[in-house]
Amino acid sequence: MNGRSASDLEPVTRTQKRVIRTRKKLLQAALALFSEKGVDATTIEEITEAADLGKGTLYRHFTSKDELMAALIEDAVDRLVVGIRGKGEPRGNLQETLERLLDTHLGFFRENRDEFILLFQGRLFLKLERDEDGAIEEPFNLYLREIGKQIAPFVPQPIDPLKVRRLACAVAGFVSGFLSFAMIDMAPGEIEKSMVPLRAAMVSAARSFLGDAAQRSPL
Amino acid sequence: MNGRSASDLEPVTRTQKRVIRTRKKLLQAALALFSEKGVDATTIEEITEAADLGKGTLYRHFTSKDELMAALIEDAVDRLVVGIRGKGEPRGNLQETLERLLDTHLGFFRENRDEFILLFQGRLFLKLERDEDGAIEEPFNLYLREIGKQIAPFVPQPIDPLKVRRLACAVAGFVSGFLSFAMIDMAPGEIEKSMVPLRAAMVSAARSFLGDAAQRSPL
Amino acid sequence: MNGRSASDLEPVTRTQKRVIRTRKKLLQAALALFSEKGVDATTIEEITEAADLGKGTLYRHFTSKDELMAALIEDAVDRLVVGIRGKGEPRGNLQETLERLLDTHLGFFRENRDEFILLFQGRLFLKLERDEDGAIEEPFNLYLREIGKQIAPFVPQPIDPLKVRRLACAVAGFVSGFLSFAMIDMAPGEIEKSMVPLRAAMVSAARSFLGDAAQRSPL
Amino acid sequence: MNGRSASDLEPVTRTQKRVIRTRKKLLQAALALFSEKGVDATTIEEITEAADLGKGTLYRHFTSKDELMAALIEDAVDRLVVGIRGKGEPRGNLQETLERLLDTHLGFFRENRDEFILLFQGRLFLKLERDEDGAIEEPFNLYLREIGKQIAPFVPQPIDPLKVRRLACAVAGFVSGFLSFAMIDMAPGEIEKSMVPLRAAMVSAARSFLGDAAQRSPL
DNA sequence: CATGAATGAGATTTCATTCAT
DNA sequence: AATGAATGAAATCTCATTCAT
Repeated sequence: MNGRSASDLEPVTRTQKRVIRTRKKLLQAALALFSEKGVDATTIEEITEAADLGKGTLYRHFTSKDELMAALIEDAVDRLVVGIRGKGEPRGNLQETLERLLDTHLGFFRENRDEFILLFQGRLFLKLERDEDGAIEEPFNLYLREIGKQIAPFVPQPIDPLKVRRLACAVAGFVSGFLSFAMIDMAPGEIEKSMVPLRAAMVSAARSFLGDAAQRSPL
Repeated sequence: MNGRSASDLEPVTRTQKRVIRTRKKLLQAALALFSEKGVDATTIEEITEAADLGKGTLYRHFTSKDELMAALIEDAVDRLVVGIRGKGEPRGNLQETLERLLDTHLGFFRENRDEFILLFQGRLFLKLERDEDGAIEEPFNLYLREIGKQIAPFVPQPIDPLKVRRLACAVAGFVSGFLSFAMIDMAPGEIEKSMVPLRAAMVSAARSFLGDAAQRSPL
Repeated sequence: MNGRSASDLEPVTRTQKRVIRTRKKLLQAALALFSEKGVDATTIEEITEAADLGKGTLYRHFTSKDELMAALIEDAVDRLVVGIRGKGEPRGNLQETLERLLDTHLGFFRENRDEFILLFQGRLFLKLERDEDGAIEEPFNLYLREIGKQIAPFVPQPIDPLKVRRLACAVAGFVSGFLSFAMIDMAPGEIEKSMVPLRAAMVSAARSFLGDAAQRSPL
Repeated sequence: MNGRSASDLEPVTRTQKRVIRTRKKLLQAALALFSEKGVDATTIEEITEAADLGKGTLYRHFTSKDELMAALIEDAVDRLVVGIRGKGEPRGNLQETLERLLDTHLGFFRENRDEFILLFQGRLFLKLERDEDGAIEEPFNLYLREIGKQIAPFVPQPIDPLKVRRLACAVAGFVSGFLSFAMIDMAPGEIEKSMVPLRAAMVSAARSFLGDAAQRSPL
């Protein structure tokens, strides 16, 4: 009846666009502040102030500060998962897969320092075993499933979900450590150079952990 | 006026002992809760409740929640520094010193998981550059000075304080990463095994960073 | 430009009709919710939601929530007054007038339960003496005047306005009591049966209160 | 061990007494304001202001405004129930029992006008059928049980709980009506006089409703 | 010294109202 | 005329801190 045809799913009126923009402003402001001073230490007012919006506006988009944080985490994890999933690259072997996994994580968090701090502050990854907070579980499970899919071709099926969890934890730990390390502003060249042996050691440990038969490949 | 006479130097009266015991109970309760749910999310009441004391009692021992946290951090850092300082061991070379540094950190934080979380949550180490919070600065500088003293014999003097800072940061990152990694309950044997190459890689990077002349030693 | 020509006196255009319909939808929704959960506990959004309209629309028809409530009360009182005024019936005597008064009230509120609750919740009638809220005063005075007119022929003039007020209050109390009583779903027959002596007692008390000379008439 | 013996149940220290006094001050202030301007229109600050206490103090005694209101209702109902239960008076017959019931209610609410308004405003009695609000249910059921006990000897057992409910509702309606009626400040003598026939009519209706066999006693 | 009732600053949250579309 | 996103004043509620006992 109207001119729109294929775009009915995204009826981007002016208002719609403003809503999206507002929501994004809130998320951005919150992310910056959360990673800067911590979730608890950040007040709603600071967020809306930073977003140049009224205090009440936040509550039109999120029911609470917690939900706002959950949205940030979900968003970060989603993008991380997309990165991990990659572009349907050739499979290679477990070693290459693990290397790609580490590189993806490092790359993602290097580009997204705030998300890195947010996830580690909320300690998504340290909470690997606990599994309490409802709002965070879902994105995290999505993440675990993706890791599982990546290594599936190279390990005997079915994989113990616990093993995936632990691998994820190890990867997270590696990234955390390495980024803290690199956060000291070492020259980029140095970073790469120091990364190579660390990554190699890490991959080797992970392969061993996963019981890779092809382990005996030359170090 | 009172009965104490010669023992004034160590006036361990009944009351004195109780004071010490009370203080310890508070510190323990606070440490456990802070590392469990975060400093901000922990209320004074929860702490005194856990310590089985009245709320007001906390304020007889610490002037504020912040001071309580500072006391915990100071205590943790003090013990860590004692560990680093060691028992007057033979000096050896930079490589050995760095290895000992890493081992000490790993050992300390493996034994003191709560302190680990507390320091990283308050992000003592991530704050390496920032240097804001007054209460935390002092113990941290103590720590940096100790690191500096350890490596002093092997690097050209005077050392750039920034370099020490960065080394500390790298060590912290390594520990953080490795502990997260080991936090997954890998068999102790596995842990040691996987640690060896990671540590080697780390030491190598650090030596390079510090400009160790003896760098060309076999990898 | 538009089709309207001769009918400007009753310009019931499409738009006009919609306006009226919209206003009615809002009033109905508000009445139901106000009587269901109380005026204060009802939000503008709930009302417009129930009316299947946008939130802003309410403000095109009423300048505020208070005005909306006042409109409801005014409307209810107007209809009640119309009922009281009756259809120019023969005057009879005070007893008959009072009986008619009670019957009219009972009938009206039996048919309009929501209005009953609204008026008693806002405690229009309990506020008989207070006389604060500006928006409500006017319809209430209209009501009092009508009561006064009804009994005027049978009491010495001028009537003390306070007496009218009190009579109104008594009538309201009677209705309130009787409706609560009848709210328990007694069979209609029972209700009528139990009403008769209560009403008689009430009328008798009221006549006495108004100093009806003809009081001694057979009960 | 200490001097207290029988009074261990009420260890009324100075502090304890203050707590009780504070709680009472809050309840009194709240009751007055709730009945004056309605529960919703009364703010926490107004209550604590009126009680001459800090805002936070209220929350040491009640977890929320709702709980405060529930406490008031419970208290009121408790006292009403005590009144109804009476002092183990001779049983008499149903008529006398009902008369006593009405008199007790009237007396109680005449003495406790604020409670009257509170209960009718929160519409405890109008909610007879609904049975929603958890916090209010319990005191209300206590009340119903007491009514049931009072009439038990005179009606065939077991009584339909619904019948008790309806009787309670009728009583409440009667009281509500009569008090509104008496609220107009009729001379006390007038009130008694006008009450007699109303009460008689009411009792008669109730007896009929309860199916009293001895109904045919002279009106 | 130990206590916990009281406090009030400041945080979160609600919602009547405005206004650009 | 209708809409609903945005607003901020005002409410509720939390909790570190004080202080009388």
